[in-house]
Amino acid sequence: MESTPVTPAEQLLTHDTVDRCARADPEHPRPDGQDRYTISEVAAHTGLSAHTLRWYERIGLMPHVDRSHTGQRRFTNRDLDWLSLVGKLRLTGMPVADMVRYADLVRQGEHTFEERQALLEQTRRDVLGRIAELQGTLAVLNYKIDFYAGARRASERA
Amino acid sequence: MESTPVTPAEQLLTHDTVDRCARADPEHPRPDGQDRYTISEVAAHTGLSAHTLRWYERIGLMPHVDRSHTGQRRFTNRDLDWLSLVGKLRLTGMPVADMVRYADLVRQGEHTFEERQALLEQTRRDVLGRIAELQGTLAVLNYKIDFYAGARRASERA
DNA sequence: TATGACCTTGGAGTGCGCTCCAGGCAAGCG
DNA sequence: CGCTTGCCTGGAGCGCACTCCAAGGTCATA
Repeated sequence: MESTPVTPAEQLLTHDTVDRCARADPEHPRPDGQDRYTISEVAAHTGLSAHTLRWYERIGLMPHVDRSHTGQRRFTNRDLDWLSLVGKLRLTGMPVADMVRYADLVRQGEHTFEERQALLEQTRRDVLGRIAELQGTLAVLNYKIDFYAGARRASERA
Repeated sequence: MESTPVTPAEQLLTHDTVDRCARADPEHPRPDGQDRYTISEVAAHTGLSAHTLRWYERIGLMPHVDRSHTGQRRFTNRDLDWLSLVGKLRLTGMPVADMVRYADLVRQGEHTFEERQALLEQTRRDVLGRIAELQGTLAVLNYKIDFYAGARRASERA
């Protein structure tokens, strides 16, 4: 991960500081400047369907995406960074409505830092709770798997 | 019906060995023998709605529940045990269809131990993967929360 | 015995997160 | 030029896991 001093790549992310963290593992297909991806390229890169990418834009989960002269979407490296963050938030189980809220806050600028932080802190609490839940289920799964394994070994010996 | 040695409480669970693990933390409202709960008692105890309990039965996720002479459901401690297991499996994120499959295997008897074990082992793999995913998201959340906290401290100093 | 809370059923409705469709435009190729 | 491929849009449809409704029967208390 990164500390406060920023790498040259990160400094290009002028849209909002919020985008930076996605640069933890950038690995963009093309260098900044030649970064104009079609929707199917982005779909392949992110694993999301083109449908889903269009839908994300419709519901306000993507900042409005550049268009070619004929109106086709052209995604940038920054869009990829944003989608990477969205992917992480999606993995947390955060509802799409909350991600949209977060996107709104980002659009509104730096005076929303506090609310953004609160939103992410709530999400972190949710994640920690979910991990604890899952670890509780592991205890049961382990117990029952052991039971079945033991019962099957016993019946083979019989 | 059972093979391996069990505690007295566990010996009452004649329906299937699979119910045992739920007895890890029994704490039933009433002792066995006086265990005839109405649907709303079970709803209060489990946190599931009465609607959901009826629906579970309809789709085959509950063994058929006892009825009073007038046709009202009367749940037993064993039903509570089963619901406790179902609750754990639900927390794992296992799809309801898979839980129904597991319930079918339980109904079919001991010759399905192998498949039950395989189902639970797959579930355990899923859970471990999910925990890893969530821990990955924690790294991002921590990074961004720290960023916002730092930015706000900096602006307060300014 | 009357009132009101609780229970029954089959089936319809809801909210979420996509997923797909129809109809049409635009670019590349033989 | 025609064909294929890829993209566009608004809106409909889907799968999941509930959630609720209507219409009626039952139970406990006064």
